Amino acid sequence: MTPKEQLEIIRQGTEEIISEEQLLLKLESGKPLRVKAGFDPTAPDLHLGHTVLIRKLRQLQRLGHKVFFLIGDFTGMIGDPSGRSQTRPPLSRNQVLQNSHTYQEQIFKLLEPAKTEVMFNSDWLDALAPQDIIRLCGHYTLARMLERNDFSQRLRTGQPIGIHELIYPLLQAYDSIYLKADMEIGGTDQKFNLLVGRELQRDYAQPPQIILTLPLLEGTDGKQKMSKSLSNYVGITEPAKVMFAKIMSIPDDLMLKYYKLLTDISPRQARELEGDLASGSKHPREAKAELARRIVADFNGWEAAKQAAAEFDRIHKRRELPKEMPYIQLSSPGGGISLVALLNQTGLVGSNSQARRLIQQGGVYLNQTTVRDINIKLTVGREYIVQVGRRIFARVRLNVEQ
RNA sequence: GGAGGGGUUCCCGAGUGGCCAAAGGGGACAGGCUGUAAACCUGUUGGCGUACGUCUUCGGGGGUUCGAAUCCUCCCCCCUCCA
Repeated sequence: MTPKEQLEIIRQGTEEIISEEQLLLKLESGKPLRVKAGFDPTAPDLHLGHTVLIRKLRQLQRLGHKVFFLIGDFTGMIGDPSGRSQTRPPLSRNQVLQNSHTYQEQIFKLLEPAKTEVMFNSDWLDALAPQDIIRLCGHYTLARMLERNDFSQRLRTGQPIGIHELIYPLLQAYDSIYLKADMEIGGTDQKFNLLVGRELQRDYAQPPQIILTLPLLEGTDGKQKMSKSLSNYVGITEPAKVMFAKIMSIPDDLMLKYYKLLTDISPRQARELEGDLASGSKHPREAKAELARRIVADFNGWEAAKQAAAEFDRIHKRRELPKEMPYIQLSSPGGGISLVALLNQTGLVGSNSQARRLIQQGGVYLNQTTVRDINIKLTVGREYIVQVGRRIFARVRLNVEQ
């Protein structure tokens, strides 16, 4: 593959590359690039938002480059100052190792272990003496540091900025120097830090790293950045069925972005799809189902993806019962039990009141028929199919209480 | 060290003695419409009781009062300004 062709592939889905000319030169040298990406030592629960970056790493890996998966266990003590995050308590060595294991389990669903080097920046940052750190700080100025958006903003609005926070970008830059990185990848919010790396490398007589930024991925709500705390995320360890359903629930407008960032379709295919959707020759639902299948298959294989798709159609399109549903046994006095009590006791619903409300709203189905009567009683010795809303199902067996 | 502002139900936020289980918004859930998409419309959103009702809830403790989220008091926590 020619360097130009490689560049074409690398460019897909990126927000910005600084600079493409330099990247091309590096590619033309024929040497594998040393590609670095840093990750927080906490939060080892990865979701699709993280995989945008990981997929880009995989792509580079497949092009023959060397990937450094850097766990920022030292810098994690500071916490990246972007946003309001505060200084975090340092994690124990054990915790860090444990988190890294969880990371590896997850990233190696995508990356090739043999071509990936997992590193911890405490390995070299711990060894820095105070004078080393001061020397490092001497390579940068306060004025330049305050150019960073969130710093200047916090300064202007009278919000505190810890001195240690100013050191964060410098340490991240030092990582690049230590690893002799040819390229560093991050989200758009990382741009400033990545650029500092470039400048410090120059000061340390190294060729500056190429910066590649990737757009942030919106979550299933289509509005905010995907994150666990906003519960709009799709976790990569979630069951295929859940993953599929979540992807189906994204707004249509987001589909193309997901295609570009989370699948391997070529720019040409993406353009075609866009055209087909616009002209109406491709039904959006079909396109989205295809997207969901592809993504699910990435983590669970094609067979699981196909099943998840079939299950989804069964429940949502044809409104049939799922193939498998939890089987619950419940004991009650011989006289039977009210549906309200059953819903509560089986845990299908949080409280009696909630059960009552749901029934009143027509959200509870018994043996596939909507229940309207709040007082309905169920007789002992039978089995019922209970459905709450569109997605909670259970087969409940009612036994006589001894 | 000094001055001031604040902690309310999942979140934001109104409420300054009874009409408050507590406005409004967000989110969530259910129903409608659909392609379970989004958007939109309707409803719900503390527990127990079918309901009139009742119990617990407004940072924590104590108190005033027939009655407190609202008043007093002590304590804890957060924020801003000055030094």
